[in-house]
Amino acid sequence: MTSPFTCGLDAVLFVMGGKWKPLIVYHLARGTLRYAELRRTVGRVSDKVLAQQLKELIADGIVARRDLGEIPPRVEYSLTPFGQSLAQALVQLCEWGSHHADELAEIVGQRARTK
Amino acid sequence: MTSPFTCGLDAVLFVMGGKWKPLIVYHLARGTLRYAELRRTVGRVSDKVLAQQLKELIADGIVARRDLGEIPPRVEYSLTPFGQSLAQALVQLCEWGSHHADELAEIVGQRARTK
DNA sequence: CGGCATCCTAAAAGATACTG
DNA sequence: CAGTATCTTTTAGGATGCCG
Repeated sequence: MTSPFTCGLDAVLFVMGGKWKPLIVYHLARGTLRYAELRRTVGRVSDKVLAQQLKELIADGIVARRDLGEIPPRVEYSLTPFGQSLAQALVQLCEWGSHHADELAEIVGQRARTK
Repeated sequence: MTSPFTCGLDAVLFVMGGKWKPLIVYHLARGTLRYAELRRTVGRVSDKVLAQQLKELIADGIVARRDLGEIPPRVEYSLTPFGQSLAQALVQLCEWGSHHADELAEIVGQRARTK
């Protein structure tokens, strides 16, 4: 099968497509988190969306799900080695974002105004 | 003003949100392109979407538009220095995507099947 | 606690046709 | 050639409620 991607970039986009996925990976890169912790850490995300995006990340081999099988339920999420390598690649982009946070915040403001 | 971003990552996502934007930046990183060239290079993108995303990238200071003011029209697009720095940050991610293209292609196939 | 099912809305993307 | 205008479709995301 020939590659379905025109460049490495849309390959990445394919697995990172989804509003919260980069954030999920970002936070999991810092350590294992339980479901509720993740939801709190990530921000204002609904259960449906979080659970769904986690599923996809798991199916994509990026996130590992570990069900402790207890009552009350306890499920831990972490990055697979594959996910960790992705997180590595994300670092530079993340730094760019932090470094230019001011310009970007400006842009946010401008868009809000002209909307 | 406090940053509207939880981390550098959603800052990036804010300007790169949009199906074709990463691709546009990616291709422009290789040199100036005319409108029609861009459309051909990027892939199956409609005029509406391409023009709209270009507009946003311009408003965000990432892409520069140069109208040669001729008949027939001739408009060239290129990256601003800001855009070039972004493209730099994208390189690592792009390489990750290329490096794992096989796994990722697998994933695409699996998703298509379970759909 | 950690989800899934249902319903709903808004936004993004696409097709098509047309214009300076 | 380089777009714009208009319409339709698709899809992502969110709210709410229920269940093991």
